[in-house]
Amino acid sequence: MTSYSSRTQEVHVLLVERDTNHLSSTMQLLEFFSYKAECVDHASAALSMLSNGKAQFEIVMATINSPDTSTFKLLQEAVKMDLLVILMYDYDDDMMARSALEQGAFLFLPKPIKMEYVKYLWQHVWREKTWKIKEKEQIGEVPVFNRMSNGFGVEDQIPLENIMSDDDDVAENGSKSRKKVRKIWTEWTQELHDKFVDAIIELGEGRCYPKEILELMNVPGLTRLQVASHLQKCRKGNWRPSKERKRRNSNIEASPEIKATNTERKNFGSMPVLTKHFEQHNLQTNENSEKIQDPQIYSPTNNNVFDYHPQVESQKNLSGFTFSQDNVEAPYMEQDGVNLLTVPGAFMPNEPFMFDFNSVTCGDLHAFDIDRPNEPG
DNA sequence: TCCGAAATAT
DNA sequence: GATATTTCGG
Repeated sequence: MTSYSSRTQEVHVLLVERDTNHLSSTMQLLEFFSYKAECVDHASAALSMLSNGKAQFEIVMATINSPDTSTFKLLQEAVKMDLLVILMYDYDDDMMARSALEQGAFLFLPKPIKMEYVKYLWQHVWREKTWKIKEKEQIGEVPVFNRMSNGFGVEDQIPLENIMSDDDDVAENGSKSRKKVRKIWTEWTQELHDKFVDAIIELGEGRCYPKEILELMNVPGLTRLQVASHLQKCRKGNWRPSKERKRRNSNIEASPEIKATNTERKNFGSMPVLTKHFEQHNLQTNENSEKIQDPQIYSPTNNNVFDYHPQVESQKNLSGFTFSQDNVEAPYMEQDGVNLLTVPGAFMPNEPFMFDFNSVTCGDLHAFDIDRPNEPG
């Protein structure tokens, strides 16, 4: 008969359950296996417990209550804190399951919770802990799925090619053998790049350091080295989003100015030059274009002020920022020769591009969540 | 320790 | 040959 206490007594579980029956049975299970467990009856209570930091937890187990959406908020926060999150449900829901897992839940389990699950939970905590230590030992990189959330119910498979297998024999012969942690080829998608842009804009010229950018981006699994590398590329002005990559002409030499500034001094913390990138399709213009009058204004990020026309369908088409040596540094939009999106004080680019509001974010806030004046309706 | 440029790998 | 990773000097 094995005693579990030696393995579980350092594992702290936060249980969120308001069904008293399930609460008590689960608590009994947890205590039987010697976990340190605490319980609250609402996700919001759990959130404040996590945020006040008085108690440390490794595992969060929460029941999804249909009217209570804060369970998912709890999930997000807990995942950020690297906690193991188990969501429990009364009624199965495929979409919800996918969403939960997509957002980083470890398990999505039916109630009542089974002993077999509780029994071995400590192993997952242990694994995470030891891996973290390993990562710190070597300046190693992270075994995490570094994909971005595509939102509710969207299955974006992680391309197998992205997981580069390597000869990672765990030659544990005491010597400092070069045991490699599996590496992941991180693709800088437009979405990831957008976060990067938000971060550097927030930091500003002279303060763009990889470490700080990484923190602001808040992307699990992304490493400082990767950010540094991307920053390097963007400063040189030859990064393009994947759609644009295969095009010839996309590999442009850095301008003399950029080269000069790069060699003169180190330019620590310098901010890459922002410019637009073009969306080839949807650019055909027709002649019977009309001027749009009295543009509405709202401000999605920082100091930028955008003119927005909800009635203009083409505003739902995309671009984003990219970097190049062009002296263009602002988001802007044009339709039929009329500027719709402008940033005061910015250089005006000389070519039109389309813009997707779905891609505009303001921290965690989605552009479409921002109240806009005079929305038709 | 962190940054940035350059070399290297896929 | 483009892009991500690793190395290396400061």
